[in-house]
Amino acid sequence: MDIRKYKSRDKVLVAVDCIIFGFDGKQINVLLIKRGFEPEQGKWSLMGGFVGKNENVDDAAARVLKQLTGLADIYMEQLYCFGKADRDLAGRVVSIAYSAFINSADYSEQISTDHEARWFPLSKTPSLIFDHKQMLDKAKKALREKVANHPIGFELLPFKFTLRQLQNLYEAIYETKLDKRNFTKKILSIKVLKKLKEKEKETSRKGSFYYVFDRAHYRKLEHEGIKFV
Amino acid sequence: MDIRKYKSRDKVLVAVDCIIFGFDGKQINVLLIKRGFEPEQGKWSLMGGFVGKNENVDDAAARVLKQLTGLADIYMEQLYCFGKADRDLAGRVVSIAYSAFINSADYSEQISTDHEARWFPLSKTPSLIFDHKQMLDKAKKALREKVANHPIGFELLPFKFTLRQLQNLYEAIYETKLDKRNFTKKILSIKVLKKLKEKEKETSRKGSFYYVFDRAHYRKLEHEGIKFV
DNA sequence: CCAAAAGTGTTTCTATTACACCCATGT
DNA sequence: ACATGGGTGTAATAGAAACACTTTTGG
Repeated sequence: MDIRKYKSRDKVLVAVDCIIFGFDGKQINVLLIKRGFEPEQGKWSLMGGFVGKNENVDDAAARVLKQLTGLADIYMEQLYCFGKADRDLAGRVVSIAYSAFINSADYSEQISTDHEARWFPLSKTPSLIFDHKQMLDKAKKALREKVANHPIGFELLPFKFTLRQLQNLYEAIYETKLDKRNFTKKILSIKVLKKLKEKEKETSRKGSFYYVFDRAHYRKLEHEGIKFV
Repeated sequence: MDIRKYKSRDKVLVAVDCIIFGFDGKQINVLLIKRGFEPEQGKWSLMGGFVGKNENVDDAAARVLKQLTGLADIYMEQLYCFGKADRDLAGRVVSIAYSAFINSADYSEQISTDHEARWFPLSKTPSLIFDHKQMLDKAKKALREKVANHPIGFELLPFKFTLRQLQNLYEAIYETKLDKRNFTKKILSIKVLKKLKEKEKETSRKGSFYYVFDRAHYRKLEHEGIKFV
């Protein structure tokens, strides 16, 4: 029984599409780009491109992101493979979607000046080509599920951040309000935040202390299954 | 800026590989097949095959499973896309892995007589071709994460089952012992099991009541985020 | 009557929720 | 002096964990 044969099998185009989430201190944004070629030229789309014959799919995602936005050394995670036969109007393309989390403040000038990419608040995304809306929806759902048990919240924040900023982030992700005291208590009880002596003085007279995520200490606790929310 | 062009892009083979988990009342098993063609002919492998030019990737997975095992109408879920350039010895193949959960008792004769597929206990899997071990490991991890919040445990059990069988299943998945009283209390508190009048009499003199999973009622509660373990 | 598995409650502890006031500071 | 956001504690409740004996019945 020879179900698989390599010769004479159909080859198809394989693409990657990147969903980049950013947080600006207030809301979650997603990075979109004006598509520069047909079909659907001029419409908004995720950052996408084709995988080369001898290129790892993961590497293709990083390369495409770099080419289209200038972003490099971003940790991206595979989200899902979108494989409907008719998903791309121009022919058979299987697309592997990747998502990443960055803090938009650190990167936004670099992106919008050099490239045709733009941040959109999640609540105000334009209509997207092909099945990109579906990809985005899936990524949003995965973000919610992931952020509860993994420290990716910290990817979305600047290196140092206040507890208020962290709380704003969780509130944005879950579209809910949290109690400040309970939130502080819980997040500090995990013991993966280090309080700095320095204060942030922009948003209040009193100023609020900066914290940093203690990656090293987190690694030690990781296997115990930490719940962040 | 024309990063993507459809013509002149590299096309590659796209495959699917299926990880089928089964539970026999005692342990978790995985279905493997003796590979029938080169390279690596005669070695153990997951059920795999190529995606056709006009075939949805999901459909390809179902077709391949049917062809290699006879199993049809099994709910499979996409696990991950394995995209390393050198993962297949015979050439560039991007593989999308799928996994499914069935109760091995219901299917085992059908499978092993008609086809070259065999059940292996998770603890005694032979060495596998290519990156199939990695696929299996990822599937095991996903099973653990998924089973806590989704009612897939019931896919692995026969239609009617005893609380002991259900507990055995969770114990097998998490490789741990659970307290019978606490387990019973918790699982019944979810209110998705219906107790039958009938008793299972094989494993004890006293006999233990059968239960069935109440799918309809589960659908109603689904959105509230049930925790099964 | 005995071996083997089924069935069943209570207590302790831990985690989550609800809730309100004082503090520090720049203007 | 006051407006603004920062920082903090306690009590009530719910959920998880620890723990052991009685019941049934085929042989």
